Amino acid sequence: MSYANDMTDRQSPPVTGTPAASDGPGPVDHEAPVLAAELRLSLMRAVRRIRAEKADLDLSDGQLSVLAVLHARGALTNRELADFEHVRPPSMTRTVACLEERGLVERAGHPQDGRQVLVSATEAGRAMALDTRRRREAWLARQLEQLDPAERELLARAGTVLRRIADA
Amino acid sequence: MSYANDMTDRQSPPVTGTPAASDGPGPVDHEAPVLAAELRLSLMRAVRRIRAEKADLDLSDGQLSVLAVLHARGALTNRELADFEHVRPPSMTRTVACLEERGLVERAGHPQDGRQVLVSATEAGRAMALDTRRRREAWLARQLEQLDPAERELLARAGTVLRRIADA
DNA sequence: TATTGTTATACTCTATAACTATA
DNA sequence: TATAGTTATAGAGTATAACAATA
Repeated sequence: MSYANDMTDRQSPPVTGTPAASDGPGPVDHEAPVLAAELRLSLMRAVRRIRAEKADLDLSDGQLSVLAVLHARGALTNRELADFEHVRPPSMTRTVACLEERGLVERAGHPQDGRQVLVSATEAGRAMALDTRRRREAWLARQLEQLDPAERELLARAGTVLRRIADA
Repeated sequence: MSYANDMTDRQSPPVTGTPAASDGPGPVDHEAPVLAAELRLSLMRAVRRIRAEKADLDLSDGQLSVLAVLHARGALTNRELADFEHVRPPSMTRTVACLEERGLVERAGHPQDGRQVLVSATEAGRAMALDTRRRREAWLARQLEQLDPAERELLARAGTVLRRIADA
């Protein structure tokens, strides 16, 4: 698995660069390049930790991801799923076949286009997708509960900024 | 590849829950469970986007991760590398052998313990690890430059909180 | 005897190429 | 003819089991 290059490095704490508006409770650098280096590592580590929380059902990452996509967006064709997961159609065919065997997804012909196949999550599939998501949210919520309210507010606002960046 | 279950879901914007200290520029919820749900998705999406930036050298995620670890922490034994990457020793043997063939790492006997093998990155290996890291930092820095200073400061502080959470 | 590393072997996931069916 | 899906086959990556060398 190797959960993708974490690029673990720079175990040293944040370094104060240009002393801009340094009024907060710690030395933080707001210059883009230095902040980028620190932030990238913080984000990757946090996500790595969140990802470690998963249901102990033996579903591969790809299978779990497909279930989550179907759970969120409803029925999709094999091609749409493949594009969404950045995987080739034959690979998705196999993944979907595996999920179907386990009763986690269903295949149905497309009403208009006879070539296409609509894949949708079954109730069991949706439950499984929800289970892992809830475990991760629960872990994160436990961590957030240990912060003070100002820190939670800080993270809430940071989240909206991060989403804007990621969706750019 | 499938870059691990993104658990893409809930495309709706943040929902205001308990109206705590809602003085900021947007509706944000500071209650732990709701914040956890929103933040998890924001973090995963941001990291997914950052990960998309990588050197186009054909190195697998696992190989790249090993190079990054060696670059950050110096020489490590096969066992240490395997534990660090959450992979079994035979798998790491194979990964290291592949990197060695390409001149990116070197193997040397352990000075004290004749059983162990010390793996270290070569200059080429370090350069390759740096390259991907710099691409990701550069992409993130470009995004950060488009924010206003207050938002950068926000992210800088959020980063320190996230690191504290992840390392807990 | 326990531990480190390796080799042998098998399984999973993904890819490309070729084939079928439909538009 | 172009496209959606599948099948056949091969290539990475990882796992377990068995073996060699050292502590």
